[in-house]
Parts: sequence; structure tokens; C-alpha cells
Amino acid sequence: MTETSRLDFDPIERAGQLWHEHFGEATDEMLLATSIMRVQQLMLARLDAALKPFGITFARYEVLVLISFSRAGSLPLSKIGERLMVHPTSVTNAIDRLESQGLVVREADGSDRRRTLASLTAEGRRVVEQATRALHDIDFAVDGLAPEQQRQAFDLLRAMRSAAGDFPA
Amino acid sequence: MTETSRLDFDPIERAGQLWHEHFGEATDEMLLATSIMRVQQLMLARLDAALKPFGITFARYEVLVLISFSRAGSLPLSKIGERLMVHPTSVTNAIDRLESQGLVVREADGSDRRRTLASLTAEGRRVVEQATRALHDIDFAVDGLAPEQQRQAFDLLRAMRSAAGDFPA
DNA sequence: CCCCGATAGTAGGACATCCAATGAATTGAC
DNA sequence: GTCAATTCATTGGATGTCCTACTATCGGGG
Repeated sequence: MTETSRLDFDPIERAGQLWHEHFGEATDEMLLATSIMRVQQLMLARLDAALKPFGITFARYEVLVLISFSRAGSLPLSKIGERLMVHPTSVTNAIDRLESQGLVVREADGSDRRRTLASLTAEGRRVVEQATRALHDIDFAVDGLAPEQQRQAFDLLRAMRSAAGDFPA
Repeated sequence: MTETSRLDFDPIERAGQLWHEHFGEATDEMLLATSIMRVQQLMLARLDAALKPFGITFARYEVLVLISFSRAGSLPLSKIGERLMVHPTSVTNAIDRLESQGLVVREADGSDRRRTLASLTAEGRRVVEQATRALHDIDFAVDGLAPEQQRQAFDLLRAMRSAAGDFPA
């Protein structure tokens, strides 16, 4: 059989057809919504696959990059969550794993003892550099679109984020 | 401080700026990748919020819809995973929850005892109808784009999926 | 007619994300 | 100055997704 893959057909098209039969219009919205989810799913899978050799996921890679960008070499966990726009508990989780992997270390913040700072270890710096190269090699999984199309896509997504209130007023 | 929200600024723009400083080009790819992830995150949050009154998530909603579309009124779990393009274990998980909620029931397939069929209960049918109305009311969280832009976005995402090998050859 | 490979569903484990609640520390208002 | 409100990080719980492994069943080839 040729059923070796779950991607043997286009379920979104198929689902779309069904939606038209049952609900008429408003189907385009549904198709766009599911497309975004699917693209994210595919892209994340490719990104994670490219990072697998380094033992990290894209979520943790983003944390490493953010810390490596910090001028002081370390960042409070709250800042990380803020910039990555994820819940504080997600940051705690990521830092827990990165720390147990020996890629980052937690330090106390002398000026504000509520805070915990995270900084890269030598190994962490090494990993983030190599991982970055690996991601560049796969064009961050967004190949398939010409540069101009990438701009276009970015602008459209930006409009969606804006409408969802993703930017400061 | 004005630090009352995690969305106080645009972390993607900020990160993009940093990327340019450190890595030069190849930054647009990064921006597009993170935008897609962010839009998906926002959209899913809005969809789940709209479905919360019904006690289901978008993932489970999709399962309900798929079953409601089936001509026979029931579907093998494998078909569900295939059409939604999720792993078989994700389907088992979703059906487990839906069944414990009394929205679907598992039945044995007489013709192939390896299979398990899932069908909607009366309550399941009621929920999927109301949930669909609720999602229509929020335009499936893809408002913010005019119909023409939605088409455009869909086409671009389709190209990305195609490049990622998401369609049959 | 039987056996090996393919298919269906599930169990267990790893990850990531969110929410609610908690404890510690800081800050602002009176 | 002191106390309440806020902020920071963490723990515990719920979801969803994937992978690996395992059992049961089906089916075609010898």
C-alpha cells in the first residue's frame, strides 16, 4: 500500500469541502485557521529536528539566543518570558531543563532578591552558535517562499497579530 | 512601572533587531518563523477561549466535527488521525476525554476487530452545533484580514506546506 | 491452511504551554 | 515608617503532541 504516511492527501482541502457542504460560507476562515496551525506544526517539527543533534528544542533554543543577546550576559527569567511571550511557568520549565543540561546556570540577583538571573555556560554558548548555524542551513524552515513572498506573509501575519491585540496600543 | 503586561512591546521586532546585529541576513526567515508561531499561539488561545463554555478545546472540537461529517455517523480512530494529521496517540487521548465527557462513544467494528469506531452522543451533536456557532461568531479568530487578504495568506501558507512535503506527490 | 508483515489502538514517557495558587521580596501610599 | 498591593519564581495540575513499544487482528504468499 502507499499508506506509509499520514500525509497521503490533503485533509484540509477535504475538510474544507465538507465544511462547504454543511456550513456554506465562513469556510474560508476555517481553512485559514487550520492552515496556520498546520504550517506551525510542520515548521516546528523541522526546527526541532534540526536542533535534535544538540539535544534542545526550538523553545529552549529561543531562550539560549535571548540570553546570549543580553548585554550583561544574563537575564531575569521574567524578562525571558516577556520577550518570548510565554507564561512564566514555561520559562521556569525551560530553564530547569537547560540547567540540568548544563547549558545555563541560575544566579541570584543581588539588587532584587525576588529575581533569578539565567546566564549561559561555556557549553551553552557553544551550543547556541552551532544550533544557529544548523537553523540557517534549513532557512529556519521557511523556504518554499521567495523573499518577496516571505515579506508578504510576514505583513499579513502582522496584521493578524495586530487585530488580535498583540501589539501595545 | 508600565510593566503590567507581557505584551507591552513587540518582542519579535526587538528580537529581529538583535538578530540583525548579530547575524546579518537570514533574519527575515527567523522573523517569519516566529510570526507564524505567534499567530498560531494567539489564534489557538482565542479559539479555545470561545469553546471554553462548552468544555472542549479546539483539538477536541475538530474531532467532533469530523465525526459529525461522517456519512455513517462514526469513524475509525485511524481515519480521524489521518484527516486531522495528528499522531494516533493524540486521537486516543482526545477520544478518551470526549468519551469521559459523554460527547462520543467507542464502538467495536464488526468487520475489522482491530478497529474502534467513535460516534457522537446526542449531547455531542448538541455541543458541536453550538460550538460551531460560537466559532463563527468570532470568525474563527482570523478576522483582522479582509477576505482578499485571507485568500492571499492561505495561498502563501499553502506554498509553505507544499515545500515542506505536506501534499501527496 | 498457516505464517510473517502490515495495520489499529493503546500504554508509558518526554515536552511544551497554560492556569491557579503559594511564598518571598519590593514598592508605594498614607 | 508601616502595611497593603504588586512582582517574581516556583509548584502542582490540565491539555495536547510526539515517539517507542506492545498487543491484537487481518491478509496475502507459500
